[in-house]
Amino acid sequence: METPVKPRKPARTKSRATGGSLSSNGSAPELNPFQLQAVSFFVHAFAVLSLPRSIGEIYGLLFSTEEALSLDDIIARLRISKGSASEGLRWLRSLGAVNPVYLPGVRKEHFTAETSLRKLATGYLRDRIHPHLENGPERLRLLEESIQEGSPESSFHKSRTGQIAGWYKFMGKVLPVVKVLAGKF
Amino acid sequence: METPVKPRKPARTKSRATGGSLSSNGSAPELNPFQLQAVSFFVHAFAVLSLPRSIGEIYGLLFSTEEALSLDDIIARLRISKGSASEGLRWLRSLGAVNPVYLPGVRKEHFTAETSLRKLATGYLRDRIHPHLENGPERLRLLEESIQEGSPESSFHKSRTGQIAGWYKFMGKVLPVVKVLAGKF
DNA sequence: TATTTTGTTCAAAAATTCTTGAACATTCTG
DNA sequence: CAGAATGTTCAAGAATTTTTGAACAAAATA
Repeated sequence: METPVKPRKPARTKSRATGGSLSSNGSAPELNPFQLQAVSFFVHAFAVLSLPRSIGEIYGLLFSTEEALSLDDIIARLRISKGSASEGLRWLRSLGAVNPVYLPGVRKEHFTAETSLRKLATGYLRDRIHPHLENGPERLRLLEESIQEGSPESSFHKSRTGQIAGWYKFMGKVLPVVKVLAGKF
Repeated sequence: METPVKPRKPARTKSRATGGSLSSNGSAPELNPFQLQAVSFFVHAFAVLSLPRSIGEIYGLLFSTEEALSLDDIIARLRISKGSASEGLRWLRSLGAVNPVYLPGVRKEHFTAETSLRKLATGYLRDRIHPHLENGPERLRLLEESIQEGSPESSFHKSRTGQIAGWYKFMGKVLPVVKVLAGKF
C-alpha cells in the first residue's frame, strides 16, 4: 500500500568474479550522473503505481540513454538479473513504453524509451484499466441480482447500485478526456 | 504488480470457542447477499489501486449497509482482526471515504461510507497523488543539476528534462479537470 | 479513583510479490 | 547440422507488505 522506495540492497549477485569492488572495470559500465538521477526518478514515479522497482530502473535507464540498449546492456548497467530484465522489458513493451530499434547487422534486440505521453497513457489505460472496466457490466449485474426484491433494504440497495453505475459512467467520460489532453503534451 | 485477488483463507482466527462451524450463531452476524457481493466488488476495485484487501472489505461492507457500523461490528461481520480494522478505518477516514456518525447515547464510534465521487476523488488525489507531485520541482532540479554542461549528451539530457517538465504540466492540467468532472457524478 | 469500555500501536507471523539464476527454447552462424 | 548467441520461463529464495493479537493508552463510568 505504501511506497517509500528503499535503496536497493547493493550487489545481490551470489558471487562476483572480481573481489567486491564496484568501481568501473570494463565489464561493469557506470551510469552517468544524469542516468543515476533518472533511474531514481522513475523508480519513485513507478512506485506511485505500485510497480516493481526493476521496471522503474529499466525505464529510467532507457529514458536517460540516447542510444538503444540491449537486454545485456541493461543487465550490465543496472546489475539486475536476466529474469528481471526480461520480465520488466516484456511488461514495458506490452504497454508500449519501450520501442524496439532496428540496427543493421546486430542480432540482439535493442530498445529506446517511448516518451510520448499520449502513447504511455494509452498503453497504461489499455493494459491496466480497461480490462477492469470491461468487467463492469457483469459485476453490476451480479450486484443487482443479489438484491432481495421486496426486502426492506431493497430500495437502499438499488440506490447503491445506481451509485456504482454512475461511477462507471464517470470513467467512460473522464478517460477519453485524459487521452485527448495527453495528446497535447 | 498484478492484482488477481485470491479468496481470503477462511477463518484465520487461531481458535474458535465453538467447534469449527461457521454458521450463524448469534455472535457471528452473516452478511446478506448484497453485502457479500459489494465486499467482493470493492476488494477487486481497490486491488486495481494495489490497496490491501482489508480496506476493500471494510469499504464494501459500509457501502452496502444502511446503518452506521462500529469497529466491533466490522470485526464481527468481516472476521478480520482488530488491528486490520483499526488501520483500514484510519486509512479510509484520512481519505474521507468514511464518515463518522453521531449516535446519541452511544459511545462507540460509528461509520458510514462516503459515496460522493467528488469527495472520494479529491481525497485520493490529496492523500496519494499530490504529495508526489509536490516533490516534482525538487526532483526536476536534481535532474537538471546532474546534466554535465558542455558534454556531448547535454543537449539530449536537456530535451529529456523538458519532457518531464511537460508531464508535470499535464498533471497540473488534467487533475483539475478530473475533479470538476467527478463533481458532476 | 478503580474499573470498564473503546480504540491504537507495533512486534511477530503469515501471505504475497519480486528477484534470481539456471534450465530450456529459439534463432542465427559457420 | 553442430555450436553459439540470444531470449524466455519458472521454481526457489529474498524482500516486502499485510494481518494478527496482545499490550498499551485514553476516555467514560461507577
